Amino acid sequence: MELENLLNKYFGYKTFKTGQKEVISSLLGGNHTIAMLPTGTGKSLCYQLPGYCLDGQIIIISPLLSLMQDQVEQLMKFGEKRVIALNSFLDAEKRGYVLRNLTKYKYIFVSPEMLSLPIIMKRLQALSVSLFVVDEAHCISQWGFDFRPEYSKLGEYRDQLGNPLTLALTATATKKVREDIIQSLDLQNYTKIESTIDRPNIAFYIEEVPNYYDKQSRLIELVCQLQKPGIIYFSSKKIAEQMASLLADKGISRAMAYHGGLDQEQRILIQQQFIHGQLDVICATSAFGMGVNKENIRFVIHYHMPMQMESYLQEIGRAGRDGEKSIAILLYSPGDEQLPVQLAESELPSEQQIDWLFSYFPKEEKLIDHFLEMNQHLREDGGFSEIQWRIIQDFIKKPLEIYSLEHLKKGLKDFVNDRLKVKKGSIHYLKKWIKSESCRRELILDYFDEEPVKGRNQNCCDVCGIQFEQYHAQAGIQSYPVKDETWKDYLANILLNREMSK
DNA sequence: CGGTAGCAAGCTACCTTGCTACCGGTGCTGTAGT
Repeated sequence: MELENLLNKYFGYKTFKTGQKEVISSLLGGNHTIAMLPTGTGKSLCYQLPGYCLDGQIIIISPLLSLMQDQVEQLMKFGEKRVIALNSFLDAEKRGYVLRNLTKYKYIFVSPEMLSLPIIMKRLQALSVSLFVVDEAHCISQWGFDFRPEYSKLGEYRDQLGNPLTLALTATATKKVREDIIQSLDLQNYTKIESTIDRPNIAFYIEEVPNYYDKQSRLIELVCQLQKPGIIYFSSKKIAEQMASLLADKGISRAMAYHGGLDQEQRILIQQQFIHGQLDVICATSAFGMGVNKENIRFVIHYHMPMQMESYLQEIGRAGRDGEKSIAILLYSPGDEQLPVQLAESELPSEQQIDWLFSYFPKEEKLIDHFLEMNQHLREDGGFSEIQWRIIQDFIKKPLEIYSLEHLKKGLKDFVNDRLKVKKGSIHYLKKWIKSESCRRELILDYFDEEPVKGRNQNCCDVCGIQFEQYHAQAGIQSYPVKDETWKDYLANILLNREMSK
């Protein structure tokens, strides 16, 4: 049957969106495929449709539980009942049932962590997996080295499943990210399908403000002026909260904070309210965004700079999905890069911590494997965070060719230093981009190994020139009345306090 | 790095100033025993 007919039959669409057909054809031709498609172009269809052509199960690796639930619901909506999200939301009874009846399902969603559990893997190995999908595959590169190490083991898991046909999906992939994906998944041959990452309707605007106070007042000013809805990204939960209540209390906008510290219920509620237009502004940390499909976001402001260009691009890419004019604003004040550096450093164990820990290590090789598990108190005593501890545990489990304690210690330190170097490098690159005096868009395209676009659009970036007023809310269109006087009073207060504190 | 909470001293009678220590983002998970 023609692919278009299948599309119509199962999903009710007449035509494919850009890239979808290429990806599906590539897979049906038996090729491992890495697809870089812009957000909002229906990436999920790329594995949903092949389900109707391939025998056997489709396993989809998904980074977030909420994302899995969404996708399960989406498939159900299309009338597909053979769908399951195999995760910790299932209680013991249900999980038992699901595991005993896995063959009844066609689409199985799992987290990388789930795959690492032998019981789960054993059950999955009994299936005949026809397609292994890694959704949001840039997570391999972004998280696999430290934050979520199971992401770097997907190749192993894939091997245990008999190296099935594989699809990696992402919206953002530099050459480096692509290499990490290929290496981690251990793909020998593969087809690459890419489309440009450029989003011509999003203008770039970087503004340098002299200090903290000016940044705060400038942000308030911007939120007042700009056409909403919009997202403001922060690198601190507390500041996001503070700013959200400030904006809401002063009647500037209907704003809420969103971050990983909130419980699941609240997060879902806030996200839904924003999507349905009951909120104008989300003050968020990097926790917000994956799986948020809102068409009409008009601005994304960065109050703090992100840790890497890939994250930045993903975050601003949530604006203007409807193709309408949107703006990405980054507020920079001198020294801002210190916060991400600090975050990067605190994630990894320090040299001192490593030295301290190794002084407790047994000298005998065969004792080392379970040493850390047996001595959990060392984690607390040495002040290791959960992530630091896991990085160490993970490193120690790696087989070394020649064993010696010194060897292991040096290896670990080298690993940590390498990671830190990479992370600092990314932060440095972003700073360079902020400080640069060439076209913002051109530099980003260059970073992603793309040719610069010909024929610059009218509103490109602050360097090329931009008509800022075009992004202002127009009278009458504003979804929520802005009390002009209130914020001016507030601004005056901030400035007054500042004068007094001098 | 740069902000801030918390405390103690300083100055004057209830508030200001100064120091220090600490914090800052992303998420998944079988499992123990009463």
